Amino acid sequence: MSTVGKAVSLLELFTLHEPEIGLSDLARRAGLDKATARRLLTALAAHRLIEQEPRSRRYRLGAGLSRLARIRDAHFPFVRLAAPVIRELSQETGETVHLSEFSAGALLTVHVALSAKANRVNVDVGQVLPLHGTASGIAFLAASRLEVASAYLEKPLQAFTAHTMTEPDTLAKAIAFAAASGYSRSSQGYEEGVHSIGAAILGADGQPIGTLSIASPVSRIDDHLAASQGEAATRAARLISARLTGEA
Amino acid sequence: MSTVGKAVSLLELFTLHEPEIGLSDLARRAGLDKATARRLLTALAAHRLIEQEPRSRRYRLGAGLSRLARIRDAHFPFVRLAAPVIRELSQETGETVHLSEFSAGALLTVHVALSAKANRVNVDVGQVLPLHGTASGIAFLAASRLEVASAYLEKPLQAFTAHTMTEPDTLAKAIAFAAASGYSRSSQGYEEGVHSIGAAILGADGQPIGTLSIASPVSRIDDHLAASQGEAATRAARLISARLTGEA
DNA sequence: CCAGTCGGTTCATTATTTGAACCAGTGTTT
DNA sequence: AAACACTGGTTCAAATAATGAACCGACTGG
Repeated sequence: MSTVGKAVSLLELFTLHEPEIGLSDLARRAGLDKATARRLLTALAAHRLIEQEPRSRRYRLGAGLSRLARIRDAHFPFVRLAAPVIRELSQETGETVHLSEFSAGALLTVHVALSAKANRVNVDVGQVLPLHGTASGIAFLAASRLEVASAYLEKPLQAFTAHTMTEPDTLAKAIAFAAASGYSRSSQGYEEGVHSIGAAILGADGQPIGTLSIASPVSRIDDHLAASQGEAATRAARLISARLTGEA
Repeated sequence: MSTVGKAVSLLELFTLHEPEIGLSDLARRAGLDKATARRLLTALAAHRLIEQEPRSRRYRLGAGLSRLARIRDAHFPFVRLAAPVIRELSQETGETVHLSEFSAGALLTVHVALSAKANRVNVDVGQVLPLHGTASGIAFLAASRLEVASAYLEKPLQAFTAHTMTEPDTLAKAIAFAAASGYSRSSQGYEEGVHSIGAAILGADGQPIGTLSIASPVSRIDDHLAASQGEAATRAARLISARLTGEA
């Protein structure tokens, strides 16, 4: 891996649950030598992408990231515009709703509104979702240009659970359903016990840039509820698309 | 410079005003070879810190930055908690107010609320402010431990304008004033024609973590107004500090 | 007081980065 | 339509920067 890749993989070790990590730990988890990790960390710190807590000497993500994210967000206000809609959809359905952005061939979860219920699906910001196997991914493929979707179907499809659609034909049918109805459905395709309804969010050029998804415990879902969630998801996704393109 | 440093400096070329840049341009401005720049960009893109617009092939900041910034923000909600206070302070005073975070020996501007007036001071998010020469910096030094402040006074002080305080004694007096009154004052110390009032924001351990600053055209300021701005700045900074430590 | 951590440093070895020269494509200008 | 000046992207020998085992000193808990 490139040196830059290693440095970024250090950044990616920090999570919501573990926002500060010590040097030895970082090196171990990244599979790097301590000396290497430290050199990378100081390089990142020089640009404020990493900070070191002076007392504990542990490392954490730096203010430079906030700065860069703000520049990006000003130009591409995906999360900012979508967040209130996501929150409302979560309240309306009582389920966890998450927002994903297409990036480098997969969907990156960038925002989550958790259900208030005790039995809920938990999704972490930062999770990378495959295009097959999740309702979000299927909705994305259904909204993509045909050549993109069929190119994706060519490649072998990894199974995540016993329910993952790995047959191109099965997946093509799910995509066709999503294209026709506006929303996609996936039951336990990525994680056992999780049912989700997805809908694509379109950019100004009509191409999909991300998705939203309502994730529920399978036990709570029947066909009728799925259809009503699908309608709500479609409405929310359209609203976000419209706001992105300045139409609302 | 380290490879990582070069890669990050590519990220730093993107600004609010220029959120998308082509390869040749990036290479030129970063002082890198085109081949090198491209290799770094693809490494960054693999981790979603950079995205490439498929149509124009231009590069822009990637979704991974939003993700990392959100992790940082959840742990260290400086901007999130301070932003509403900053906005209100700007409305109350009618002037531009900016929020800076201490990082790597300087203050990094992370949030700005611009004045509504035509004749106003413009500050960009991302600007790096020295600790001497700006009201923010002086307020920060005044709130720091004595050894930190005096260590800073040892080093030579760069002049930015004819008004920059470069004499350790002069600066020490300004720091003493700030320590006594709760706010600092700097007239044209960093940029001609700009007057500013600064106040430090303290973390849970009582150490300063950042500052806020009211920036006005000098023409608009007299001693009486400066004092009233100072009081408002102090109040706002205290409120943010309290919210950060969970006291409000 | 020993063993096992930690963060941090050194420097000979090694592997990665570098950049001039090269495509191919596009839009301008002559 | 030809010459031109850009663009993004690629190649590979040469040069440079990254690497990691071994080492500190400091701290912690048994």
